[in-house]
Amino acid sequence: MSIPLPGKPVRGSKTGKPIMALLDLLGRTWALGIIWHLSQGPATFRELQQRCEKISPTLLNTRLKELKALQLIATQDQGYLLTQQGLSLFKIICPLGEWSKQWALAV
Amino acid sequence: MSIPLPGKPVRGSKTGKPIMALLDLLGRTWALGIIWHLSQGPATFRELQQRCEKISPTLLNTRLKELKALQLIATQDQGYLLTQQGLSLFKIICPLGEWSKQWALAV
DNA sequence: TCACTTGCTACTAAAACTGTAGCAGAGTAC
DNA sequence: GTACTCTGCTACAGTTTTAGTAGCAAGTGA
Repeated sequence: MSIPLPGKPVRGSKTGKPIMALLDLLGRTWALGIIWHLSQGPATFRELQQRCEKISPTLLNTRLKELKALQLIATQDQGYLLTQQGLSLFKIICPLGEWSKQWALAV
Repeated sequence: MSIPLPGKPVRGSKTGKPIMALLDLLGRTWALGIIWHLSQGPATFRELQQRCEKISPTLLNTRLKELKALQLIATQDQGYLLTQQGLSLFKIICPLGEWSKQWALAV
Protein backbone atom coordinates (compact mmCIF):
# COMPACT_ATOMS: atom_id res chain seq x y z
CA MET A 1 0.00 0.00 0.00
CA SER A 2 1.40 3.38 -0.88
CA ILE A 3 2.22 5.88 1.82
CA PRO A 4 -0.58 8.45 2.27
CA LEU A 5 1.29 11.69 1.76
CA PRO A 6 -0.70 14.84 2.52
CA GLY A 7 -1.11 16.78 -0.69
CA LYS A 8 -1.33 13.66 -2.83
CA PRO A 9 -4.39 11.64 -3.74
CA VAL A 10 -4.90 8.82 -1.28
CA ARG A 11 -7.06 5.78 -0.84
CA GLY A 12 -10.57 7.15 -0.99
CA SER A 13 -9.86 10.74 -1.91
CA LYS A 14 -8.35 12.50 -4.87
CA THR A 15 -8.47 15.95 -3.33
CA GLY A 16 -5.09 15.77 -1.61
CA LYS A 17 -6.49 17.31 1.55
CA PRO A 18 -4.19 16.58 4.50
CA ILE A 19 -7.06 15.30 6.62
CA MET A 20 -7.86 12.68 4.02
CA ALA A 21 -4.28 11.46 4.01
CA LEU A 22 -4.39 11.28 7.78
CA LEU A 23 -7.68 9.40 7.81
CA ASP A 24 -6.26 6.99 5.26
CA LEU A 25 -3.21 6.42 7.41
CA LEU A 26 -5.07 6.03 10.69
CA GLY A 27 -7.63 3.82 8.98
CA ARG A 28 -5.00 1.18 8.31
CA THR A 29 -4.90 -1.82 10.57
CA TRP A 30 -2.75 -1.25 13.63
CA ALA A 31 -1.61 2.27 12.75
CA LEU A 32 -3.48 3.78 15.68
CA GLY A 33 -2.54 0.83 17.85
CA ILE A 34 1.16 1.27 17.21
CA ILE A 35 1.04 4.94 18.06
CA TRP A 36 -0.97 4.14 21.15
CA HIS A 37 1.44 1.51 22.39
CA LEU A 38 4.51 3.56 21.56
CA SER A 39 3.17 6.36 23.71
CA GLN A 40 3.99 4.17 26.68
CA GLY A 41 7.65 4.67 25.88
CA PRO A 42 10.28 3.61 23.37
CA ALA A 43 10.31 -0.03 22.37
CA THR A 44 12.34 -2.42 20.30
CA PHE A 45 10.79 -4.25 17.41
CA ARG A 46 10.10 -7.36 19.44
CA GLU A 47 8.95 -5.42 22.45
CA LEU A 48 6.46 -3.60 20.25
CA GLN A 49 5.32 -6.90 18.82
CA GLN A 50 4.49 -8.02 22.33
CA ARG A 51 2.69 -4.84 23.28
CA CYS A 52 0.54 -5.26 20.20
CA GLU A 53 -0.24 -8.83 21.25
CA LYS A 54 -1.03 -10.32 17.88
CA ILE A 55 0.50 -8.21 15.16
CA SER A 56 2.42 -10.06 12.49
CA PRO A 57 6.02 -8.94 11.97
CA THR A 58 5.27 -8.38 8.30
CA LEU A 59 2.58 -5.86 9.03
CA LEU A 60 4.39 -4.29 11.94
CA ASN A 61 7.34 -3.57 9.73
CA THR A 62 5.14 -2.20 6.97
CA ARG A 63 3.41 0.19 9.36
CA LEU A 64 6.65 1.23 11.00
CA LYS A 65 8.06 2.19 7.60
CA GLU A 66 4.97 4.21 6.80
CA LEU A 67 4.90 5.97 10.14
CA LYS A 68 8.59 6.66 9.84
CA ALA A 69 8.26 8.06 6.33
CA LEU A 70 5.55 10.35 7.65
CA GLN A 71 7.75 11.40 10.54
CA LEU A 72 5.48 10.23 13.29
CA ILE A 73 8.00 7.79 14.69
CA ALA A 74 11.77 7.47 14.56
CA THR A 75 14.46 5.02 15.58
CA GLN A 76 17.13 5.55 18.18
CA ASP A 77 19.29 3.44 20.44
CA GLN A 78 16.24 2.61 22.49
CA GLY A 79 14.44 1.32 19.46
CA TYR A 80 11.32 2.96 18.09
CA LEU A 81 9.82 6.08 19.62
CA LEU A 82 7.36 8.82 18.82
CA THR A 83 8.69 12.00 17.25
CA GLN A 84 7.48 15.44 18.27
CA GLN A 85 4.90 15.14 15.50
CA GLY A 86 3.86 11.74 16.68
CA LEU A 87 3.59 12.92 20.23
CA SER A 88 1.43 15.87 19.31
CA LEU A 89 -0.83 13.53 17.38
CA PHE A 90 -1.05 11.23 20.34
CA LYS A 91 -2.04 14.12 22.58
CA ILE A 92 -5.07 14.60 20.39
CA ILE A 93 -6.17 10.99 20.38
CA CYS A 94 -5.22 10.40 24.00
CA PRO A 95 -8.71 11.28 25.32
CA LEU A 96 -10.01 8.30 23.37
CA GLY A 97 -8.89 6.17 26.29
CA GLU A 98 -11.29 7.83 28.69
CA TRP A 99 -13.98 8.19 26.08
CA SER A 100 -13.92 4.49 25.32
CA LYS A 101 -14.58 3.69 28.96
CA GLN A 102 -17.72 5.79 28.98
CA TRP A 103 -18.69 4.23 25.70
CA ALA A 104 -18.24 0.75 27.09
CA LEU A 105 -20.78 1.53 29.78
CA ALA A 106 -23.33 2.67 27.23
CA VAL A 107 -22.99 -0.06 24.60
CA MET B 1 -15.76 -8.92 10.25
CA SER B 2 -17.31 -9.04 13.67
CA ILE B 3 -18.34 -5.89 15.46
CA PRO B 4 -15.70 -4.74 17.98
CA LEU B 5 -17.71 -4.62 21.18
CA PRO B 6 -15.92 -3.09 24.15
CA GLY B 7 -15.49 -5.77 26.78
CA LYS B 8 -15.05 -8.51 24.22
CA PRO B 9 -11.85 -9.72 22.60
CA VAL B 10 -11.30 -7.92 19.31
CA ARG B 11 -9.00 -8.04 16.34
CA GLY B 12 -5.56 -7.70 17.86
CA SER B 13 -6.42 -7.87 21.53
CA LYS B 14 -7.91 -10.44 23.83
CA THR B 15 -8.00 -8.19 26.85
CA GLY B 16 -11.42 -6.71 26.15
CA LYS B 17 -10.24 -3.23 27.03
CA PRO B 18 -12.61 -0.64 25.57
CA ILE B 19 -9.77 1.29 23.98
CA MET B 20 -8.74 -1.76 22.01
CA ALA B 21 -12.25 -2.21 20.68
CA LEU B 22 -12.29 1.42 19.71
CA LEU B 23 -8.91 1.22 17.99
CA ASP B 24 -10.09 -1.86 16.14
CA LEU B 25 -13.20 -0.05 14.98
CA LEU B 26 -11.48 3.17 13.97
CA GLY B 27 -8.74 1.17 12.28
CA ARG B 28 -11.18 -0.22 9.77
CA THR B 29 -11.25 1.32 6.33
CA TRP B 30 -13.55 4.31 6.15
CA ALA B 31 -14.82 4.17 9.73
CA LEU B 32 -13.14 7.44 10.62
CA GLY B 33 -14.02 8.86 7.23
CA ILE B 34 -17.71 8.17 7.67
CA ILE B 35 -17.80 9.80 11.07
CA TRP B 36 -15.87 12.73 9.69
CA HIS B 37 -18.21 13.26 6.77
CA LEU B 38 -21.33 12.75 8.84
CA SER B 39 -20.20 15.50 11.15
CA GLN B 40 -21.03 17.89 8.33
CA GLY B 41 -24.66 17.04 8.86
CA PRO B 42 -27.18 14.24 8.28
CA ALA B 43 -26.99 12.47 4.95
CA THR B 44 -28.85 9.85 2.98
CA PHE B 45 -27.09 6.72 1.88
CA ARG B 46 -26.32 8.06 -1.56
CA GLU B 47 -25.38 11.48 -0.28
CA LEU B 48 -22.90 9.84 2.07
CA GLN B 49 -21.54 7.81 -0.80
CA GLN B 50 -20.80 11.02 -2.63
CA ARG B 51 -19.21 12.72 0.33
CA CYS B 52 -16.90 9.74 0.68
CA GLU B 53 -15.99 10.05 -2.98
CA LYS B 54 -15.02 6.48 -3.70
CA ILE B 55 -16.53 4.20 -1.10
CA SER B 56 -18.26 1.10 -2.41
CA PRO B 57 -21.87 0.64 -1.32
CA THR B 58 -21.00 -2.78 0.02
CA LEU B 59 -18.47 -1.40 2.44
CA LEU B 60 -20.48 1.68 3.28
CA ASN B 61 -23.36 -0.46 4.33
CA THR B 62 -21.13 -2.76 6.36
CA ARG B 63 -19.59 0.16 8.23
CA LEU B 64 -22.94 1.83 8.77
CA LYS B 65 -24.25 -1.33 10.38
CA GLU B 66 -21.23 -1.53 12.65
CA LEU B 67 -21.38 2.11 13.65
CA LYS B 68 -25.10 1.78 14.24
CA ALA B 69 -24.67 -1.31 16.39
CA LEU B 70 -22.13 0.60 18.43
CA GLN B 71 -24.48 3.54 18.76
CA LEU B 72 -22.28 6.08 17.10
CA ILE B 73 -24.74 6.79 14.33
CA ALA B 74 -28.48 6.41 13.89
CA THR B 75 -31.10 6.74 11.19
CA GLN B 76 -33.89 9.25 11.06
CA ASP B 77 -36.02 10.90 8.44
CA GLN B 78 -33.02 12.87 7.29
CA GLY B 79 -31.05 9.72 6.74
CA TYR B 80 -27.97 8.89 8.75
CA LEU B 81 -26.66 11.13 11.49
CA LEU B 82 -24.31 11.07 14.44
CA THR B 83 -25.73 10.17 17.83
CA GLN B 84 -24.72 11.98 21.01
CA GLN B 85 -22.03 9.34 21.43
CA GLY B 86 -20.86 9.80 17.88
CA LEU B 87 -20.81 13.52 18.27
CA SER B 88 -18.75 13.38 21.43
CA LEU B 89 -16.31 11.09 19.66
CA PHE B 90 -16.10 13.51 16.79
CA LYS B 91 -15.34 16.35 19.13
CA ILE B 92 -12.26 14.47 20.21
CA ILE B 93 -10.97 13.73 16.75
CA CYS B 94 -12.04 17.07 15.32
CA PRO B 95 -8.65 18.73 16.02
CA LEU B 96 -7.14 16.24 13.60
CA GLY B 97 -8.25 18.57 10.82
CA GLU B 98 -6.02 21.39 12.03
CA TRP B 99 -3.26 19.04 13.05
CA SER B 100 -3.11 17.50 9.60
CA LYS B 101 -2.57 20.91 8.05
CA GLN B 102 0.47 21.54 10.23
CA TRP B 103 1.66 18.05 9.47
CA ALA B 104 1.32 18.64 5.74
CA LEU B 105 3.71 21.54 6.01
CA ALA B 106 6.29 19.44 7.78
CA VAL B 107 6.21 16.26 5.69
C1' DT C 1 -48.48 2.86 -15.45
C1' DC C 2 -44.19 4.62 -16.31
C1' DA C 3 -40.12 7.02 -15.20
C1' DC C 4 -37.09 8.15 -11.52
C1' DT C 5 -34.87 8.00 -7.05
C1' DT C 6 -33.29 5.51 -2.83
C1' DG C 7 -31.42 1.97 0.12
C1' DC C 8 -29.17 -1.80 -0.41
C1' DT C 9 -27.50 -6.70 -2.03
C1' DA C 10 -24.78 -9.94 -5.26
C1' DC C 11 -20.83 -11.21 -7.18
C1' DT C 12 -15.93 -11.31 -8.79
C1' DA C 13 -11.42 -9.42 -8.78
C1' DA C 14 -7.88 -7.16 -6.34
C1' DA C 15 -5.58 -5.82 -2.28
C1' DA C 16 -4.45 -6.21 2.52
C1' DC C 17 -3.44 -8.95 6.55
C1' DT C 18 -2.16 -13.32 9.21
C1' DG C 19 0.85 -16.85 10.73
C1' DT C 20 4.72 -19.43 10.65
C1' DA C 21 9.38 -20.26 9.55
C1' DG C 22 13.68 -18.72 9.39
C1' DC C 23 17.89 -15.75 7.92
C1' DA C 24 21.72 -12.46 8.74
C1' DG C 25 24.06 -9.62 11.98
C1' DA C 26 25.48 -8.26 16.73
C1' DG C 27 26.55 -9.40 21.30
C1' DT C 28 28.14 -12.34 24.97
C1' DA C 29 30.33 -16.89 27.03
C1' DC C 30 33.54 -20.05 27.00
C1' DG D 1 37.30 -19.02 17.31
C1' DT D 2 33.01 -21.06 17.83
C1' DA D 3 28.83 -22.00 19.90
C1' DC D 4 24.70 -19.77 21.84
C1' DT D 5 21.41 -16.25 22.12
C1' DC D 6 18.93 -12.27 20.88
C1' DT D 7 17.39 -8.79 17.48
C1' DG D 8 15.43 -6.73 13.38
C1' DC D 9 13.46 -8.20 9.68
C1' DT D 10 12.03 -10.94 5.22
C1' DA D 11 9.57 -14.86 2.55
C1' DC D 12 5.68 -16.97 1.37
C1' DA D 13 1.23 -19.31 1.37
C1' DG D 14 -3.33 -18.92 2.95
C1' DT D 15 -7.17 -16.23 4.54
C1' DT D 16 -9.86 -12.13 5.11
C1' DT D 17 -11.20 -7.53 3.59
C1' DT D 18 -12.08 -4.12 0.31
C1' DA D 19 -13.04 -2.39 -4.45
C1' DG D 20 -15.93 -2.00 -8.37
C1' DT D 21 -19.74 -2.77 -11.03
C1' DA D 22 -24.36 -4.20 -11.88
C1' DG D 23 -28.80 -4.22 -10.64
C1' DC D 24 -33.11 -5.27 -7.71
C1' DA D 25 -37.17 -4.11 -4.75
C1' DA D 26 -39.68 -0.44 -2.70
C1' DG D 27 -41.26 4.21 -2.62
C1' DT D 28 -42.73 8.69 -5.02
C1' DG D 29 -44.67 11.56 -8.26
C1' DA D 30 -46.84 12.54 -12.76
